[in-house]
Amino acid sequence: MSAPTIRDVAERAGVSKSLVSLVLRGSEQVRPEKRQAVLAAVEELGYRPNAAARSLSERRTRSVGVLLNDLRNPWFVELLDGLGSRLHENGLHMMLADGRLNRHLGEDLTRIFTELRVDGLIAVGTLPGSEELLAAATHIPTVVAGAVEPVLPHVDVVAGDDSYGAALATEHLIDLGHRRIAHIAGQGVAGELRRTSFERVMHAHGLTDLATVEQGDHTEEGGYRGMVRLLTAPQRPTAVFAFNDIACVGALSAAEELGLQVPRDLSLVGYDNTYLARLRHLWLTTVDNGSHDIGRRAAQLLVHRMKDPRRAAETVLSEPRLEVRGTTGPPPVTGTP
Amino acid sequence: MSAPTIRDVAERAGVSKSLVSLVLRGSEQVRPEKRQAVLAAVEELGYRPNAAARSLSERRTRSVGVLLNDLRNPWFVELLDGLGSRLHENGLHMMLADGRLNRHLGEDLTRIFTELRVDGLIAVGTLPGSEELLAAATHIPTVVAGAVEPVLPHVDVVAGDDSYGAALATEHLIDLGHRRIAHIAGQGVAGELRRTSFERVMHAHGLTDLATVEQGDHTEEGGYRGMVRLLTAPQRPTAVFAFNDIACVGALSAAEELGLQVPRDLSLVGYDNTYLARLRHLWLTTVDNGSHDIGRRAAQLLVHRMKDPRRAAETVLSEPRLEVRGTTGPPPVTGTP
DNA sequence: GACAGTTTATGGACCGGTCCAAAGAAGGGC
DNA sequence: GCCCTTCTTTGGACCGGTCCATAAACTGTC
Repeated sequence: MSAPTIRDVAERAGVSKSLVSLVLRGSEQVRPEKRQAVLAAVEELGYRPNAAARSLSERRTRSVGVLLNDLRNPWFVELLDGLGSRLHENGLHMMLADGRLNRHLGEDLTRIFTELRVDGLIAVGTLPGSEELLAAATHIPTVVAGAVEPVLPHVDVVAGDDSYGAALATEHLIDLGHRRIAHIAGQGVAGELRRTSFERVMHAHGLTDLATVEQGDHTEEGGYRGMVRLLTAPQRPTAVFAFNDIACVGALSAAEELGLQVPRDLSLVGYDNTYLARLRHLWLTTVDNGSHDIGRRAAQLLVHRMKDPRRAAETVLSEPRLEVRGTTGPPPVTGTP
Repeated sequence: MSAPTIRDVAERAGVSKSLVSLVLRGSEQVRPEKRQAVLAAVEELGYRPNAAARSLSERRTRSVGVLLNDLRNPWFVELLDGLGSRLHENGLHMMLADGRLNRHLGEDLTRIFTELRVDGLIAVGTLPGSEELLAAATHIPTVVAGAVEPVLPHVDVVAGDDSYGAALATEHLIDLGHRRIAHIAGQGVAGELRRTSFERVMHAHGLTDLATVEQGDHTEEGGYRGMVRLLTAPQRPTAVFAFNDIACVGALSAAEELGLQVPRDLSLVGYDNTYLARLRHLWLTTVDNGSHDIGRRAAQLLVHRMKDPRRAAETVLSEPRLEVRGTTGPPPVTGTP
């Protein structure tokens, strides 16, 4: 009644279990007729190897744990796509664990992965409470993808080049003729990098005095509120660069609620090129940081690190690209002082 | 150098490995001082049980496989949330596999789960090519969540009540005074159910002749095109009920591009109450089918079925709720014939 | 036909846990 | 002090694979 084992297959094929094991692992050292017999027996019995037994014996699981923050963020999903395909090319499986989905359950994801004995770990985005992750990273090959935060001795990092991306966005606005430009900032290291880069570019163009920064967060609400503050201030900006697409959508709503038309009265740039930005009805100009590519590179780095765990940590920055859509245009003629 | 095993712990604590096993599984039959000794040894060595060894021996994995179509769809993620929390309460882990992320890799997810020997299977949404799933469902306790499609002898189904939800949407529009109402239909059984229900309600109000159905799909593009066709036809509807939120956003774009203002000139209703619908800038009136709840119930059914695999299959329909937001209102006065 | 060399097949130890029958220790009654 | 019962603890078989040293079966040579 219970699932057939390799011994059942062996008996059926009239060979030893070792031979079955050889065949199943694709050895060339097996006489063709025996191979056929084994494969036939496998087929007849509907045999499926037991992954637990295999990994116990092989002392590896051929799977990597992926820790992430929030599956609701489409950006992560895009990254997962690239990650998964490259891992698969290397015969590895991906086990997902969403911190946000599980955190409130008091489940410790890193611990689960430790017990599962994953062969590698990928941390996607900034993970809160990562002491456990740090501990795990000393035993398990680990790569951080999409965040620059925790830099450990043997942990590689792949991320978008936030400074460059923010510069792209800011320069796009300046090129269009905007001078009074605001930034709705995000949190964490990425938020910091983008904000700093925005300020640097503004400064380089002699626009320091016309640059404003509003603190927001990664949510629509944050973008909305930031925008309301910007637009109710005495000197309105003619363009706003938001930390990410979601915040940008919030900003867009605020602008329209206050009677401004985008991009006629106000230009907006988002970040991430999520599918939100691609919705016709939003059609945000945004910065594409190549999440798919980041995912693939992260997988590649992990594969390298699994082969040689002591290699020096590498930091790879993926080059972002500006995606111009419908929310940016020249400043209103009357708007320039 | 390699991870400590239960025998290392036993040696350190000066007891047998069996005793360690007892302590670790929380047995009451252990004298307190021995328990302390074991726990101390565990702590000192940083011992973590090996999940593979445990499941090999216990002949179960305490994990369930979750098959889904597309993580990009926020609806699924919401459902996962409910699913995960209830599974966790029952000491089960969730292993995610996204069909869309993996399908093109030629990886057979059901097969992976079979090799992993998951204790249960949850299929979320309509899965293409499910012969493998059907085969697995005969061995492994299985529940289908969020789709009514594959009804097998021992497979439970939890889904939103699409007929009821579509009726809610349609009646809402009728109550507002609309008469000429269109539906942008989706594919699959859910699409069918919503369309039929729309037609039934229209018929019940004597509006059969004023009901139009445009075939769309689950994408923004589909909604957009459907809407363009509707609005370029001789008799424009004053209200449109779209298969889901994404299609609704597409429809919204089309309407505005053609110069109609929503909801002044045209009312729109979506379906799913995804976070898209909640974006201030879209603020769609939509039908909430309680995905979180569906997830929880699916988990509950699975737990029951795992205890008693031969119980009769159950079908649970979750009751949807209308969420009125900004895209519906009374028909334009001049619009009524 | 015996021998060496090569290819192919096998038995058994091992991975790290759980489980169970049985041994050992402690407590109670007479 | 001895026997019986109950509570703790233990050794060893087992889960289902992999791996390796060794055995068996061929091949070819002289």
